[in-house]
Amino acid sequence: MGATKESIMAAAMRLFAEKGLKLVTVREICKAAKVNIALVNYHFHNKGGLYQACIERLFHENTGDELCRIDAAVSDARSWREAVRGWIFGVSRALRPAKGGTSLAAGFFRQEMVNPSPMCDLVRERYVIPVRNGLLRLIAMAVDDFHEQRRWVESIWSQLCACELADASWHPLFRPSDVEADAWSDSIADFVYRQVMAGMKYRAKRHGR
Amino acid sequence: MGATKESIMAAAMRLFAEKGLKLVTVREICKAAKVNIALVNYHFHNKGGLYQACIERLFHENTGDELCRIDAAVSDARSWREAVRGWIFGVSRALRPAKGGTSLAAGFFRQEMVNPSPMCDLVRERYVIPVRNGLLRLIAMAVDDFHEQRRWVESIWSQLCACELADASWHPLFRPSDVEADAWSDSIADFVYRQVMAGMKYRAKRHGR
DNA sequence: TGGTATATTAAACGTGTGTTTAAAACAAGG
DNA sequence: CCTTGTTTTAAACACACGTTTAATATACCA
Repeated sequence: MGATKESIMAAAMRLFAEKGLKLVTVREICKAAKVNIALVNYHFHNKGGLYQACIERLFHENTGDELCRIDAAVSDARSWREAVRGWIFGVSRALRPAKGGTSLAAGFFRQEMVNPSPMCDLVRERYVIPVRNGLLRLIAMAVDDFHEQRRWVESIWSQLCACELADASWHPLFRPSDVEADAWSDSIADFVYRQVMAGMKYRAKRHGR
Repeated sequence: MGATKESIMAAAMRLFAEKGLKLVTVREICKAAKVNIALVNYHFHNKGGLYQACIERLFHENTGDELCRIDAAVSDARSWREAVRGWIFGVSRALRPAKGGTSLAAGFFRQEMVNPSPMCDLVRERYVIPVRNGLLRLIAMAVDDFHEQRRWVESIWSQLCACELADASWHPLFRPSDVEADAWSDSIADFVYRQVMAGMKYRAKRHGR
């Protein structure tokens, strides 16, 4: 892919993840990419096309890998407990910022949650629903009642997403100042895992794979 | 308050809660309020002034009451368990839409969480932090370790907020279609309550009032 | 009733938006 | 070298934004 096209996408990914489709301007993107304003329309047809390209890259290249890694962790697990733990930590890590920065996937997801764009359905169908269904299948091995299954999925999901789905200015409120962000996310994930195990009372049978 | 000023605020509250400060236009508000465009600036100085007026009304008139009701439920509780239950259901109900519509408080909160406005600090200090501190005090009665307290607060808070903080288009994913929204929220709140009780192993002593 | 402050109106202002245009710069092959 | 196709540029387009203006309508009291 051309160098300018690439630098436009890089700038756009960062800005869209931070502010969402509508609150980012084409001029802002081009300024960050050090590129002429007309090039967005030349390379991506229009602003929406650039956003769509960002979403697709995010899933096919980045988040797709994360998704597979979660599936792998669940499949390779030698017990139900290990599978649940794999799912929880997989999702938690996928939502986390890479290194002192901010997570692109979490940023897009956050914006689509609150102010959905035309791409929102694609995010739901191709990313959110498959990941959540993976957990639902696991929970269904230990819980019979369907509503109870749904409650567990909601419980786990919401606890893992909550902090990462808020703007950075909220983080001081959500996590202690004397703990590294990464360590805190791990401790949350572990907390959720123990919560599930306590709630289930280890009633699930070991399941082969 | 004048009739037109009132109708402007009513329309603005609804729209701001739905789309946030920046994505709502003055023309849009005035059209919904059936009022001339210039009147927003006449009555509220500018768009930001109108937004501020909405935030202040939301807290002083609506949410202030909800806040007091939560405090009352906690204070009147005859046991720690009852206090925790009162807090959980109080917050859950405060975030819920009134009647087939959408919750104004949850809408503003959602928008401020993802795309903070200049009013965000006020929302945090005057509403979010006091409510959360109420829970933190309760948890501290049963848990010694400070980080463990924080994890519990996060756990409870995130589960109660999660569904209400997403755009309506996400709701079908988050709650079963064969259950009333209100009943589902109640069952979530009860689920969270039982989760806390199981996790605490009822170790908290009864606390007088 | 007349006068004054308040409330409302239509129209315009300046600015920023996404997008288009037509010309220029560039790359590569015959 | 010239030609052909692609990429980049500066400038402008039409439109929507928040806000202002100056004129008009309304309310209220002396």
